[in-house]
Amino acid sequence: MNHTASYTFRPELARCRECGVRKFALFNNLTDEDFKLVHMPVEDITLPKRNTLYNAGDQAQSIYTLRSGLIKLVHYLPDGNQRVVRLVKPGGTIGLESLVSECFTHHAEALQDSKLCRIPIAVIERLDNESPRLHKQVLNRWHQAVMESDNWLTQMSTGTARERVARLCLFLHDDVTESCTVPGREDIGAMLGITTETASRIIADFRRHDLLEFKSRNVFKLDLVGLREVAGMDAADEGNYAD
Amino acid sequence: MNHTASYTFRPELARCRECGVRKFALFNNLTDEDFKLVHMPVEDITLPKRNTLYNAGDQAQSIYTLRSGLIKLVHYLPDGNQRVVRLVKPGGTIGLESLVSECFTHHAEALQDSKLCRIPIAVIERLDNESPRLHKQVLNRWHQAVMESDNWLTQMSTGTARERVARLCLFLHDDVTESCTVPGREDIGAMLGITTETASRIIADFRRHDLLEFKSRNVFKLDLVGLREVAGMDAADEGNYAD
DNA sequence: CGGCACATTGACTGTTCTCAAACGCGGTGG
DNA sequence: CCACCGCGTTTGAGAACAGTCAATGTGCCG
Repeated sequence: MNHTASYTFRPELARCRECGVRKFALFNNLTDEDFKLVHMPVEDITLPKRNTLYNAGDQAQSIYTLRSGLIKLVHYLPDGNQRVVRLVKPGGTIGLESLVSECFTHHAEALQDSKLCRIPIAVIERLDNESPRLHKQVLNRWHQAVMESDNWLTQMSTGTARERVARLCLFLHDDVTESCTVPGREDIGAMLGITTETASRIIADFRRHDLLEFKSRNVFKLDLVGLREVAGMDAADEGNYAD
Repeated sequence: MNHTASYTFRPELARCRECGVRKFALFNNLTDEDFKLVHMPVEDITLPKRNTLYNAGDQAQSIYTLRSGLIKLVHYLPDGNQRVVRLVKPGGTIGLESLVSECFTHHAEALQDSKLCRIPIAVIERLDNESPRLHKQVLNRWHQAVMESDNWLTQMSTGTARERVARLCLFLHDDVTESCTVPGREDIGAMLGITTETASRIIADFRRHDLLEFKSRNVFKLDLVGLREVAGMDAADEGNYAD
């Protein structure tokens, strides 16, 4: 594994307390008492774009919380092609299977420069037993993983290629920067179950129709209303975009 | 909900111990001691084909173990169409979300006459706290749900319609009876993300190529080797068979 | 500047969808 | 018992869509 680029050990309580994504993350609702049970280091990981967090089959001994960036979880097909099974956004939990399995079931790789916390499973198991709050959170995270898989299926593998690309753009849209950074065409293909050429053509077409406005390489400003319409999520009855 | 067709209460220990699917099911590895903690009835449910177990949004207060039959979990799309998100086979667990959520996230419906056990969440929560075996099983079941979702995506929503139908037939194949009971074409479409006409055409075509041998309405004997080849599961030559 | 990786475009082929019509089976009523 | 109906399935023809192969374009880096 090649994510040992940089890491530091840290006093858990203070650093977790001030973590920006804490309120969305696994340690969400832990009390200071809970943190006192953490007697192993939670490690900071920096994972540059295109680097692998783990491979399918790797020994699974940690759970990861994504603090920034974007991670793809991949299944390899018998023909050697890959299929992206779901994306994890900041606040998401990666590698829950460590709790029940010897090894990881996906290949996990950064689509953007990412920062994560690696939490040894011993920490989780301890807290799982002694903190009902974490225990609940763990179940919650599993639930979230299933829901996200299901949504990924209905959003990214259903309907025409056009609809799928539109949904992916909306999925990747960052409300803060009001822009959308799309992955390489190869990755888009693996996410949507289409070819790179089709992905490319549709994006070019969206640009011609001003649904995407070029800002810089692979970064676009979205016409949210227009794209929602293409995606078949009719703007009319969704009604939470205006202000 | 319309599955109150027939049910009986029962002495948990004895009946679970002798249950045919027990070794694949949630209560898999419970000891007699564990069963003594079960102070609420586990209910037997008979759910005839096409009947609904629960709807998305229904209050979630039980978990179900499927003892026989076949259940589809469905997401409704904004356009009113449905998409089958995964199938549950005997031994599988349905409605785990009850543990963490107020209401169900899927629509669950029988594709074949089915029998289930309904386990109140209070039972699970009690055991989850007091039996490390069940606790582990619950996590295992979540893991299984995620893996099955991921497999569903890569198997049933990837590749050509032909490949998908072949994979579905193999998925539904019953090794004991050496046959395969396929659902209506509508359901096949909702599972594979294709139209009913395409599903119908491909099945007709498989029959012409002796990949499916008609036994009775919607029941076929499979040419396992041939279908595996069509499904792209054999590393061998990506089958173009002329006739 | 050339080379490389990736993205775009074009022309063509093959697949899947759409709309519409015919078929076949099981059930009902004459 | 047979005629008829309803419903899901099958089939057909044409259009829309996506995949393939190949060429070209573009930006980045040494």
